[in-house]
Amino acid sequence: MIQNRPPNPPEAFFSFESFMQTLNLSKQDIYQSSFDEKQQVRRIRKKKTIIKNLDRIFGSVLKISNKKGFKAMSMRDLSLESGLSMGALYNYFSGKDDLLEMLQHQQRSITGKLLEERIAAVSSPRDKLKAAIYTHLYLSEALQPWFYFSFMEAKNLTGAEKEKTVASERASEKLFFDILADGQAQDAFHPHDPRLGASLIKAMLQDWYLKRGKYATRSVSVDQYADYVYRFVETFYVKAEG
Amino acid sequence: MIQNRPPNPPEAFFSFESFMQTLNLSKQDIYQSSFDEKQQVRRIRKKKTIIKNLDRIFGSVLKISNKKGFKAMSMRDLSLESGLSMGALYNYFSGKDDLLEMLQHQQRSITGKLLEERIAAVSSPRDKLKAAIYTHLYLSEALQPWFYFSFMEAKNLTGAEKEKTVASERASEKLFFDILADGQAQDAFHPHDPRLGASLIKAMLQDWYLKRGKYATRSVSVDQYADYVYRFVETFYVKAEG
DNA sequence: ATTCAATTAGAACGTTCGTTTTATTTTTGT
DNA sequence: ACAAAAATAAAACGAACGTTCTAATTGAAT
Repeated sequence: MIQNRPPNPPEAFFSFESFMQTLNLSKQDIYQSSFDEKQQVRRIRKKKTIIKNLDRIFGSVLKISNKKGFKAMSMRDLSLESGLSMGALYNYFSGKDDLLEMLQHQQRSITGKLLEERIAAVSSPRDKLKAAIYTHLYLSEALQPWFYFSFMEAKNLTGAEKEKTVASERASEKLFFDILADGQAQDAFHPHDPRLGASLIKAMLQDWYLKRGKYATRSVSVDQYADYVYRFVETFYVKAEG
Repeated sequence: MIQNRPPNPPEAFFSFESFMQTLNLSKQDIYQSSFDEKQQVRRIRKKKTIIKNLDRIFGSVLKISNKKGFKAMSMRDLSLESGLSMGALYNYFSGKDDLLEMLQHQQRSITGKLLEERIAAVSSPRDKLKAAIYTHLYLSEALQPWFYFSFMEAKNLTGAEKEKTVASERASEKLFFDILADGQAQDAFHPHDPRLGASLIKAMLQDWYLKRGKYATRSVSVDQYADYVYRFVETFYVKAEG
């Protein structure tokens, strides 16, 4: 009987289906919180109405912007796609710039929270590496339009919001850096430069949401992709057990 | 004396500096050819003037667009940055859409030509893989603003031009696919799926020009990056010699 | 049935945009 | 120095944009 081993990561870590079952809840919470923070506008009082319409608005913005760009999307486009009148739309944001910031903020909140939670749940460098890769891919699969939008429209941000995006990007790269560096410190990983390693891993994860259509055409599932990426990374970094 | 071995790749293949020395010539040729094709407009007769001003225009477009996006760049912005009046500008392209297409066409021509040339110059799968990785990185380093622009503004294209971009993207991925597949057929590479392999390699190469600023901040040279990527890929695919 | 919450269609505003045009001036090659 | 080539500054055009506003209408909860 195997007894004094650290517990294996739970099943949900390495299957997109079970990952999704543990996720669903938190989406609405964040919608609402992001709106509560802006009590300046707040012409809408019912929570249910807020969530329903924010969902319609965000969905429409992502659909239009990810086709032809946020700058090329007019408010008239958005009104048509969302089915809301111009007057109604401006009850939920103060302007086009505000809309952009809300979407970026949304994506940062959800991603940052979930990623750190799930990596903290495992202990060995190897498990952390695997959990980080899988979780990142699952997140970007579940929220692909958000991820794509955030990347492509980041250049339209200004000032404080731009800095937040850069900081968030750095933080998620540091997460991989720390895993690689810890693994080397524990003699579990080969001594390749962890700085460049973290960059390359992120580059491969990024491709999943930037080229989502390509992988869909080829019928590559997120689990297949995750498995391939992890084995690729493992071969280079993780020392053979024994 | 080693005699019956295939020749090693020339020095210029694996040093950015020597790569640049063999490159310089062809840039002006393509500028001019891209303008000759549009004999509809052709209010400018002197080749020297054409090349000089196209260079100014393209440089200015890339500078502005890569900061705030092509859609956000106004023709008045372009006039100011390039130092050319509105009237002068419209002697070199028929409109803003045309300008976008010229830049995309430019990048495709240079890249496609050079990449195929240099890979055909070596023979073994291992050498081809290395040559493809290095050449792609060197090209995207030399033409970073072009590469970045092409990727970020591809969604603004329509119809035939959009298809050309997709086709070019597919062709350059197939190039890596063929190298991996050939390597496996010759029993020189491990039997990992070459389709996904080609995608991941391209993802890592793409990061170099999409995040150019990050690597500059960290003082990572293109040669360091190329070396790291190649060793990463080599570990996973290339069988040990012997 | 009444009240408050929320949405509607559409006009209207000031701005900015891409593009064209003008008459004049500068640059270039010989 | 002369003639052709090219660039100039500035105005003007209609179209599209983000945003605001109005008066009338719908929806939902008590």
